[in-house]
Amino acid sequence: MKETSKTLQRAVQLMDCFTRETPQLGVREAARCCNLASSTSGRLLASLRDLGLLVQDPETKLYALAGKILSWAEVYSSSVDVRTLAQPHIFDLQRTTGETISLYIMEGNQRVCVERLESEQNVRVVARVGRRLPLHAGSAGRLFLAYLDDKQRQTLLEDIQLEPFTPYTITDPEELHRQSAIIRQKGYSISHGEWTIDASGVAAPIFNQRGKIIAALTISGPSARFDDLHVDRFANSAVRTASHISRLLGYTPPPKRAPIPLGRL
Amino acid sequence: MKETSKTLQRAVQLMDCFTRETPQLGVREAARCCNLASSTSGRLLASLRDLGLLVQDPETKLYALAGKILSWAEVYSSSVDVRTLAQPHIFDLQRTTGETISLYIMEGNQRVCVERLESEQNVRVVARVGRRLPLHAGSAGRLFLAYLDDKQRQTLLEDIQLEPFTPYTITDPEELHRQSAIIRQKGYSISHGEWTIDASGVAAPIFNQRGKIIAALTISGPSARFDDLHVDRFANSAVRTASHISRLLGYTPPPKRAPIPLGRL
DNA sequence: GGACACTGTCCCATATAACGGGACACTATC
DNA sequence: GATAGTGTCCCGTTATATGGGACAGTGTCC
Repeated sequence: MKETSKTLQRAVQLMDCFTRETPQLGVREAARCCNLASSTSGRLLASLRDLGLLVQDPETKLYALAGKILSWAEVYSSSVDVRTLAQPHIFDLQRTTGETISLYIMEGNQRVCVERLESEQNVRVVARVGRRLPLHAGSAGRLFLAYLDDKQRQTLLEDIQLEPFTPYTITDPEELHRQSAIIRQKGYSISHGEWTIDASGVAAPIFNQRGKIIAALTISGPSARFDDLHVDRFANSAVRTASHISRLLGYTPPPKRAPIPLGRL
Repeated sequence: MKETSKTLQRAVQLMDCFTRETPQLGVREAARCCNLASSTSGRLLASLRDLGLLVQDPETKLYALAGKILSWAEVYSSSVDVRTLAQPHIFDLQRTTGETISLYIMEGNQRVCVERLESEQNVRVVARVGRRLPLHAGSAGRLFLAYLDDKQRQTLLEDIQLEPFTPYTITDPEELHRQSAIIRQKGYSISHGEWTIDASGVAAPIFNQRGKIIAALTISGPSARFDDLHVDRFANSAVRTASHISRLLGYTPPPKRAPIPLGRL
């Protein structure tokens, strides 16, 4: 990071302080949250309010996110049409599997959750929309990695830091390359506790018209519920749904090899 | 507007350049869009990229909105739970009426569309989520105005500029006060071309547990389809749906006067 | 009731950070 | 090969953001 605009950086930092847990913040509270002088925080918050990104309660003086956010979100969503296209199928998947379903897309050297429907069970995996996650850990991450061509994967693995999030995170580039080949062959990926300990997931690729992977559909939940039998079932469901969405996007599966090689099935 | 941070102002202006029509922009293209020097635009766009708000295609160098937007949108949405609560009913309304359904909430001295489902007919009203609209024009705007208490409405009408958007826009404060009383009595509001010429709409209030108006549910379409008969039908549907949502929010209608006085019906 | 710990806002001298013109290398089109 | 695009970089100038502190207002606790 050479030189990021300090004002913008602080403004975004302030915007990030507004969470589901603390949707309303005062000037000094936000200042503490970002290690800012209260005058700076006050001035920036007022600016963000004037620009329509925040609203200030005239009584309590507290700030909160404003509706304008939605206009950006709308534009973004319309550019990612997988999202709206996948929505009904995500719903179905959640109902039949009972686990958390998420949709990831690649963004730079990371992946972002763009849609999710959480399991209704008490013990479940929570996924936060908009959060950026690594590519080398988790089923969706490794899936994206697998479908990059060898050269891109090589340079990417050199660029990013292969941080070990859990004892199960694969941090050896060679191993990641090997696993990628296996994933491509099977048509889906599995993770057991790579990113979050005690959480497992399977991910299946969604391709666009040009055959490029544009999204990953994942089923995830506590590892206790992801024994071999269930993983097979979930993988089957994920792959079938994902390839269905791919076809909706205009993707035509290659005629030679079966489009859905399920490995052990 | 005393002093809004220039950097922030320009950054937001740049973010606003990304629309559904032009979801990808280059440095100079964005610069022209905002009357900026290309070096300024380039620097700001790079900053916004580093902060995760934009993504840059490594090939074409073009910028686009990033998934991080969704994380803010999620926080915002979770604070406006009317939205998710109303969603299924909006769907039903759109199906039965065939017109565009929108949900507005008040934000400062304006109203913001937080949800909408457009009519599927060729001639239809389009509503943009996240856009801020005035309170003195349009059915939803005048509805909010009506349910403010007299004092608040008075100060608000003094603060805002009563711009005449069309020949049908009401710009006389006295008349707006009078109309407010009528709207409260009827329980819904009507607009014929006040905000957009040739567009009509009816709006019904959604109340929270404390009986405060928190949202406006509107049915809108081309005036040609909004004759007296249809307006009555639409108003009936809107009021019924809105009061249903109000009840879901914990609102208990006052026992004295009928909760849904439909006037002419 | 008075002291205290908060709050948001305002002011202003200082220094930093944003600015924009222009140079540069690159690409596609004609 | 010429032209009109593009994104990036540099750098001197200036405008802009900064943060400490003062201030008034509010609610709480002793």
